[in-house]
Amino acid sequence: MFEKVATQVSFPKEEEKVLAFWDEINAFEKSLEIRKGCAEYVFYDGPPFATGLPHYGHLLAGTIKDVIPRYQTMNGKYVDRAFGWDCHGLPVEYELSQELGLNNKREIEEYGIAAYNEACRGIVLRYTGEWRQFVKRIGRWVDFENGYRTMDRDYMESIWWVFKRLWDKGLIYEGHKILPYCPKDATPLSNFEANLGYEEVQDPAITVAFKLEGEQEMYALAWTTTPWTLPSNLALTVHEDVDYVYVQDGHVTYVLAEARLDTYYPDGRPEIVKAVKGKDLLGMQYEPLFPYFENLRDQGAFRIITADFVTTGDGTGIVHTAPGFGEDDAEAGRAHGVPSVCPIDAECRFTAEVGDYETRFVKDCDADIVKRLKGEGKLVHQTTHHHSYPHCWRCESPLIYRAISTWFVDIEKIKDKMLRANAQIHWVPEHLKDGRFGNWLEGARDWAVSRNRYWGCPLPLWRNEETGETLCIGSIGELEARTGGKFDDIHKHFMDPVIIEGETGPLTRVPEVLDCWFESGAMPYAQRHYPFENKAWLDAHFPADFIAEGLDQTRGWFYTLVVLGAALFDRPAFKNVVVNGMILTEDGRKMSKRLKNYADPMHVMNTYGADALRLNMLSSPVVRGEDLVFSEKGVQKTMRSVILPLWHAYSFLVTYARIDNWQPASERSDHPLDRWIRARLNHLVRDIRNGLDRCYLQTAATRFATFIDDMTNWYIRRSRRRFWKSERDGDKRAAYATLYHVLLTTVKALAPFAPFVTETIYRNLRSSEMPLSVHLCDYPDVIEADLNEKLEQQMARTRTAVGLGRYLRSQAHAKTRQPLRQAILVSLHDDVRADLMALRDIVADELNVKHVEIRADEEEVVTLSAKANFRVLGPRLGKNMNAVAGQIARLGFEEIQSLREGNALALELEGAEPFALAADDILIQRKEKEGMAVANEGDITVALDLNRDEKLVREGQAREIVHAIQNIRKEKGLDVADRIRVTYRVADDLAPAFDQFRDYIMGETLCTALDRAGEVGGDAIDLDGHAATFHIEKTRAMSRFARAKADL
RNA sequence: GGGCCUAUAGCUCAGUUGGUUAGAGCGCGCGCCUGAUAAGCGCGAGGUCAGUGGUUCAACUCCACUUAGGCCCA
Repeated sequence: MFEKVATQVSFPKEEEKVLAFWDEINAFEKSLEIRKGCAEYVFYDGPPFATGLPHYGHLLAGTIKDVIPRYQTMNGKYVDRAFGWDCHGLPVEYELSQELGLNNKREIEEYGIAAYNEACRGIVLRYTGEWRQFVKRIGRWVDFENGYRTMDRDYMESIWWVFKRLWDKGLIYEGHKILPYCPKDATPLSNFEANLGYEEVQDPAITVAFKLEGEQEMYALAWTTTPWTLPSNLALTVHEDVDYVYVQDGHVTYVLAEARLDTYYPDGRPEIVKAVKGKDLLGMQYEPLFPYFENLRDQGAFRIITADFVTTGDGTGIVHTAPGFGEDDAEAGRAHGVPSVCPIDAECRFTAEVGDYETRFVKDCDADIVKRLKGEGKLVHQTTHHHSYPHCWRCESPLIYRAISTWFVDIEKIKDKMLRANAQIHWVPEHLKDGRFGNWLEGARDWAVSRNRYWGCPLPLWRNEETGETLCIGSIGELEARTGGKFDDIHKHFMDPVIIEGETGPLTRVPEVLDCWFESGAMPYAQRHYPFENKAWLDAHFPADFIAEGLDQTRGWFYTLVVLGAALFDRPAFKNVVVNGMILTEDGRKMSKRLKNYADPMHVMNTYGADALRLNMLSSPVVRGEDLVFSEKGVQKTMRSVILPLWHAYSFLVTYARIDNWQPASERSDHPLDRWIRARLNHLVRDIRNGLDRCYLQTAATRFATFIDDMTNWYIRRSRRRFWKSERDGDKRAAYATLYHVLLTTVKALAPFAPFVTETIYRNLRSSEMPLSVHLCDYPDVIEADLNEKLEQQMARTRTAVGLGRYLRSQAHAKTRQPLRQAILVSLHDDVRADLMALRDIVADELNVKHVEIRADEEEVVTLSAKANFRVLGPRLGKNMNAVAGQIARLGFEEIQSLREGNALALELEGAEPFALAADDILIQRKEKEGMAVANEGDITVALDLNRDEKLVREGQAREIVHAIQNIRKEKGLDVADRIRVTYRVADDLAPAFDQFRDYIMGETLCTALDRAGEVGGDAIDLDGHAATFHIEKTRAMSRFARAKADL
């Protein structure tokens, strides 16, 4: 306890020591141990991919995931924190494919799925070491040993169980999804992959005339950039509310959106025969452009349908719709009962269904199709369209959007449950609940959960392709029972060869694997192998009390947790969620690993410390979903404005405690400063607790800066002399006890936010009976008896008065060192005067005045004027408000006084009854009277008596002398307890100051001999216009303890 | 193209149910203070509250539209 605190501190170095200490005592494990059996606070950790290195986003989320559990632990809860790894999915496959030089699915299958999957397994965890290092360095406590991995057999078995539950509830179905597809690689790509390869291209853009049924020479015009999809056209789509017109063009009539007329008829509008809304066109039939699917007319094809995606930005406002080749097309088609065709093979060549072009690659048919339409007179316009179009990120072929067989979770059936679940979730920031997330839920479509990939959890479906018999397996045990086999691993390469004997014959596995979001969404159950183990465990651990991830998880993890929670248990999967925003670079751009446009997080932590980085992020709006423009300077600022001042306060206490050999003792103190800082402290604790209980981190973190400022720059500064006093009186003990208590409580309250520096300080302050680590302590409770808003207000008013006095001194160029006779504090309000009276000694000392007078007669120093109290008068006066405000502004002193004494004042109003004005209807404003040394702020006015007599002047000089000697001491590097001998040379005019204040000077500077001499070496110093030369030498070295003894 | 968020001093951010001098910190300039401090205190300069329109006696605040940025989706 109270080991010497080095004057120079390196926070990163201290943090390394703390990390070693935590390892040494197993601090994290201990923090869990001491809460064993307590109520649990349930936390779920969202699993990251370990195929990349962690960046600021991870550090930010990790910090949030650390603060709340640390707080709840100190608050007496047991908070299990298991880390998770997302092991499956495309990111892993890409990385591996690149390393192995495998360019498409064919090459992967040639390489061998077993070898491929095992290689994926081999690289999944390659960066876990780096991850652990980062997580550790930022100070996050989390259990890596008992973490979960989505590729583990137990985890995957739980996923099967989840899938089977959905299957049994009838929530799984097979359907088609329009996906980007690479014709060369013969593989569907994810939307993410499609986004990798957008390029500018030129495509033919043609406008085609569709002949309307039962009309003479009347055509609907539709526009497309993919002529090869026209043989698959099954509908035309318009927007309900868009205006469409029939125009006469020669002998034919065309239908198109009115907004597109100018584009199609730039030289003048044709005659408009008829104008209608889109909804009036609904249901009209047209003749198929090609004969291939004419038979589908009976099934609802070749009609005009409506959908919201239709715009008039380009084309004709009537959209050619081929439900097999476009997401919007498929959706609109489904909604209106239009069938779907996809007459192309795996390499995107037309099948026999489109006989004229059979076996030809679809894109190569564009020209022929255009030519044919032209020949048939169905082509009315042809141009080239420049646009950005996705290409395969490997082979650069233009992608083709086409229907792919896919397994879905039927969201429509459980949407009500999902919305009910969301209603029970507390979102930070709040707006996400009904905004982004709520809207997403409302409009959620069925969830495509299968992927045509390899490294993932296989769909547990076996099927007889002939009969359609399909079996869903819900556990490994079930699979083993049905096959007689034994399965230690259920990855795709082990499952594909498994044949199950079904009722209608052998069943073979459906080849797809699950979307890795399905796996992470199943985390609440799968992390503990539920329900195969830990059946009772889930009751106590679902839903989570708290989760935290980035805004990008709205459609990711947050969503899948809610879907599965609602589907399985009709409950939300989490109660509180903190959503963090994105971290941007200093110039407001996205951080990019490739561009290296940001400082390495390790470098930042090793320069300013992890505490500074944590607090910097936590005190930003980024912890409630807004962006953070990150700068290294910001971290430095946090270090300097919070951590460093805290350190200095601590260092101050330890320095003097050592000198005085003070031992911790709890002592109630009645000293106003002590009571004040305790009031501030408990106010702080109350605010922080309120914030953390609701997961509001930002307000919580910023409160510390204000408090620490109060502590160092007012409490300690004002109390300094109480620590210096040589006597060991009660006041000194009270000051020590208070500062000790305040610091100890502060570090406990701050510990979840800045776990390192608080630990360092705590360890040097703790007595042997206290817990070993600050993180093993209880979180401070609010001591109601210490709360004192009245005293806080008194101090606030006192500080205002001091501020005004300092301002007056600076105006008059009267240094604070120069004592003045008196300060006059004026306020009309009794309670303000009482507050100032209570702490007048502080004002006297801060302003260095001999006397403080408090008066009520403010009209002597300020001019009063009145201003309308708009808040009160506005609702009553309405339109007459401005007229009354003008009259109030012109009120004179007498009228204001009369109002203040309770008399009403009748104001004449034009065209209305006179208005009776009362005291509460006005606000008093004050202005300093001209020519007086007076300053006003609100209802406090301060005047300073600047006249000085000779005694005051001498005293001021004496203080200058002390100041000069102290500076020399400091320059010479003397210890605060060293005794000195001083020889000085001055002119006669300054000599009386030395003589009259000899004891004062010697006492202040620990000077044992003070002698005037004729000659003194060294440079002369300017003392407020007087020259003086000092020679100072140390008399003898004294240890601090020796000094303490000597003082006794 | 759609949804959500953001826009306030040079920078980072506050700003209560709408109420009339829009605040703080940092930075800058001047002055002061300092025997814990890498500090601190006082003052000053610095704002068309992104723009336009509307509601209202009164709009940074409420509504509509526009612009710019971000995230997600298409």
